[in-house]
Amino acid sequence: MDARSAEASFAKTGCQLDELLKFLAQEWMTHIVWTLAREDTIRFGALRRALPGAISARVLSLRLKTLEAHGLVTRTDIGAKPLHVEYSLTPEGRNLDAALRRNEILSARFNFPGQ
Amino acid sequence: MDARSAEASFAKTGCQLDELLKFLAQEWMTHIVWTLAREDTIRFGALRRALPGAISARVLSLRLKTLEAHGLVTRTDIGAKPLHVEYSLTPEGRNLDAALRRNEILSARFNFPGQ
DNA sequence: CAGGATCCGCCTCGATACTG
DNA sequence: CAGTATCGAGGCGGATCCTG
Repeated sequence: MDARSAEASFAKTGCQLDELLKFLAQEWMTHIVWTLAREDTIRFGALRRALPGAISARVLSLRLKTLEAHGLVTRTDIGAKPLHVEYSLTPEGRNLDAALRRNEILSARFNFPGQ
Repeated sequence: MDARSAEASFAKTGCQLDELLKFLAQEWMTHIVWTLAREDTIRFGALRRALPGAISARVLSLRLKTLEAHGLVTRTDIGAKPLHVEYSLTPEGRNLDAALRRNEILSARFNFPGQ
């Protein structure tokens, strides 16, 4: 691989990392992943209550939808009356969770000060 | 370390990671770090022109200030008439750059789809 | 119960104009 | 040159109301 293609490759992966960062930095995103990782499967309402603080149903729904679109979460419709939907992490989602846990070291490495 | 303190510790570092993510996901932030990493030292205007696309002076100034506040960037005032200020990464800043490069693997690991 | 629709305030960013 | 001040637009998240 010559210098030019290496440069191009770096720029590309750099942008991907940037997208990934913006994706993960969305409000509640990491917490949703972490909470899903603690259960095999969980219902919408239970997930909502399990999250620390108060997330609106609207945002939780949005996040789950994008997580699903990215192949990180599986949505299973169990049945209506009453509605019953289960969410769980895909293997990819579990990889993400594992990576997030590994990267906790990252913040320690920099001694990233919280403000 | 027992289970309870491990749990507490995880919650804490979890939040730190969250803060770090939101910090890095700010518009232009990673690009500024990457660009600074390519130079030993660089002036405000040159840095601005070196960034891909168009960043406003206002935002660049804001980012550099928070980077400095976090100990990742050093600002050196060379002198007035004409104004001359140099920016460079601190050792911590270089660690961050290195970690970002390493973590590019992260996006590959998940095959994170852009959109 | 699991959301969708709507409204609305907040924050952020870009553009513009100005300064030492 | 290296910013700061101000203004306006857009996006995002919360709250509320509504439904199958």
